[in-house]
Amino acid sequence: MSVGHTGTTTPEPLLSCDDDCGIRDVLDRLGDKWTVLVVVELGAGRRRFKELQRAVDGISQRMLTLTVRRLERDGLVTRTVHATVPPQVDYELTDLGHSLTRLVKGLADWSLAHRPRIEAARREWDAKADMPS
Amino acid sequence: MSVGHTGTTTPEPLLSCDDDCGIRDVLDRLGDKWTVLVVVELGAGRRRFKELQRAVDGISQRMLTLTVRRLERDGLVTRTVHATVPPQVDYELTDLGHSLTRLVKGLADWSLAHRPRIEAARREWDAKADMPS
DNA sequence: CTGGATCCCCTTGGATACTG
DNA sequence: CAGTATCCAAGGGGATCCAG
Repeated sequence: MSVGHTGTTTPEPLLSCDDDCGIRDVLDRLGDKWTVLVVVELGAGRRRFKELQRAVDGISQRMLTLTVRRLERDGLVTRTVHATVPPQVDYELTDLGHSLTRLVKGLADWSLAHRPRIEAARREWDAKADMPS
Repeated sequence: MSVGHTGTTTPEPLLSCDDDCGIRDVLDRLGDKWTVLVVVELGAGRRRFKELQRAVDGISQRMLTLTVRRLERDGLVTRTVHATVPPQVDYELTDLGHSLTRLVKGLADWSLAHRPRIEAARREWDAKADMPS
């Protein structure tokens, strides 16, 4: 069972979940190479398989299939098959999926805001690494 | 430049960054198996190497070292070496690192809030997968 | 205690060919 | 077009030994 969530603003307002608190869970879900990118694209609306593949850029059929299947299994996207002459399949985010989108938005914002500082720190580190003495 | 955040529930004005918008960047940074867990633990305050290893549970020296090095390189944590008889090294989040913590908090919250629904969807899917006809 | 160096396995994921 | 199956290379990450 989880400990109490007092919610007070103590000087240590950490996210105190000693073990995991589900972070591993989310990351297992969208920590791979493609999931987030697919979710983002679907966040803009319904997409066909091929549209997704073109949009994500670099993803293979295989990986797109796997990614989208897993999202469907988790109830994050819906899959609609149209029995047309050239087969057509639409993918769309569920409400759950859309909530994920907002989360991902946070990631993107953070990245945009802090990437410069991170890259600066990185350059500094690398420079220091080359300096002999 | 970022588009306006109208907040309306239109199907279009989401996080429209056609390509990447830095999401891949964040994920490359904390999408691996351990980084987030280490960040969370450090979010609770300064930690020694051994303390981190005990806290994270399952991480090897090697991976802890690599993880913490990368975080240091990116300017997310500081590393302080005390030249004591038994060597002691403290790791601590920088301001940048703390901002990351808040982000991760969002991930954890989302997970806690939606995991039940996801697991339900998953069970449903798996059940359906077993059904022959 | 901290952490570098090796060895090695196993997963992820890319390329390709094939089916409906 | 959508999806599956197979093969295969690269790298993540674990176990272990060694050093400061």
